[in-house]
Amino acid sequence: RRMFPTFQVKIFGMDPMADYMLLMDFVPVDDKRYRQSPGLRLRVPSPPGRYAFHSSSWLVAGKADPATPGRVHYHPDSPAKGAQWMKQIVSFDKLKLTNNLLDDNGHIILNSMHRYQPRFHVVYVDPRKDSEKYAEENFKTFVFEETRFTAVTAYQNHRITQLKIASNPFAKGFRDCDPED
Amino acid sequence: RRMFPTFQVKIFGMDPMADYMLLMDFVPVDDKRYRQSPGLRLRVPSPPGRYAFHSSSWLVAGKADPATPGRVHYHPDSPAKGAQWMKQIVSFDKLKLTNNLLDDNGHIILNSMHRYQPRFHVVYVDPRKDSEKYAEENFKTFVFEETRFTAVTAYQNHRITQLKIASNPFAKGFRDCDPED
DNA sequence: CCCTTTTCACCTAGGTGGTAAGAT
DNA sequence: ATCTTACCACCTAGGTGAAAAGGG
Repeated sequence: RRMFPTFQVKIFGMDPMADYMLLMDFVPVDDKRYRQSPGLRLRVPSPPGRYAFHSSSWLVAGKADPATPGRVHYHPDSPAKGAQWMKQIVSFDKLKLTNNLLDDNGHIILNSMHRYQPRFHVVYVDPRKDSEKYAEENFKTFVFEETRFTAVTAYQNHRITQLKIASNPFAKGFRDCDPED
Repeated sequence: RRMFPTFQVKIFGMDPMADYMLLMDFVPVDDKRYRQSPGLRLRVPSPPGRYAFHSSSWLVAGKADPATPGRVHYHPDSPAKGAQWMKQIVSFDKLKLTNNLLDDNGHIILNSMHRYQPRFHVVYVDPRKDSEKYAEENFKTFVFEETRFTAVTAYQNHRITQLKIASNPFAKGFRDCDPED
């Protein structure tokens, strides 16, 4: 599924006439696997056997599962001129996440119940013939720690669910109050 | 609205490594305005005052209206390498037509009840600094006379309506028979 | 018990011709 | 009488969380 909220950046300082590729990838924050904290779960009235999913914190459940294929997502407008990228906010809203190791849609593969750090990369398309030699200097990575998250197959916290219902237009069918709240 | 059926071309003979822009425009076939032929109209049972729109031929109704702004539609993948364009059929399915002279969506403006000839243009993106000098030779136009049509605001021929209902996926709601027919 | 998968109603977004009302 | 406009139900295409079913 799509990552939501969407990763968005405002870019400054590019050469307006040069070509750039913009891409994202995801690296593990640690080598741990997480699980719900049953003791802190906020139970809601529900039929027996129904899953409550209202825990409010994470517990370490052991060592991380084997790493997933380290895929990369190119912004679909790549390559484009610096002027184009800087003109407005760049939005990675087409980026999709999956836990399916056999995925062949080119989606980013993550382990559920693991923590990830999104990374944003800018690659300058070097017009020189021997551009491979300059790969290192033509490449810049940006990390925003506030974008870290735990991958899940089902929401573990009711406030996250409510936040997404309130802010994602496609979830409008589940709203029962003003999205401004 | 979109032009349907869509103008599609298969391209051969480009330089696979060179950049090209692909575009379309529309030129009047003649300087005439057309109208329905009441004598040949195939009336269907309908309440009095309801419009029948089943004429089977066109009559000249006089001289053409003033020409519309001669807009151009660039294929949204432009510019792209020759290899990319030749890889598969190029489809102009995003091209939209309007009769609104004040249109500011960049759509192609046509006069209703006038005949038009779609044209397809290929522009080689010349990497030389003085490329303007070679504009003439870097430009090639293709005309397929079988794609001529009369612009309308409402269909004038029931067989056209049926053909579109049968072949356009978005008109599936009006189908009452097999689209294969 | 805890997590994952599948299916579903309900949305967004936008492309159809039908139809009634409007314009000339 | 002829053509145009505005609106509509009905599609395509695909993104939501809920809920039920499945798995270890």
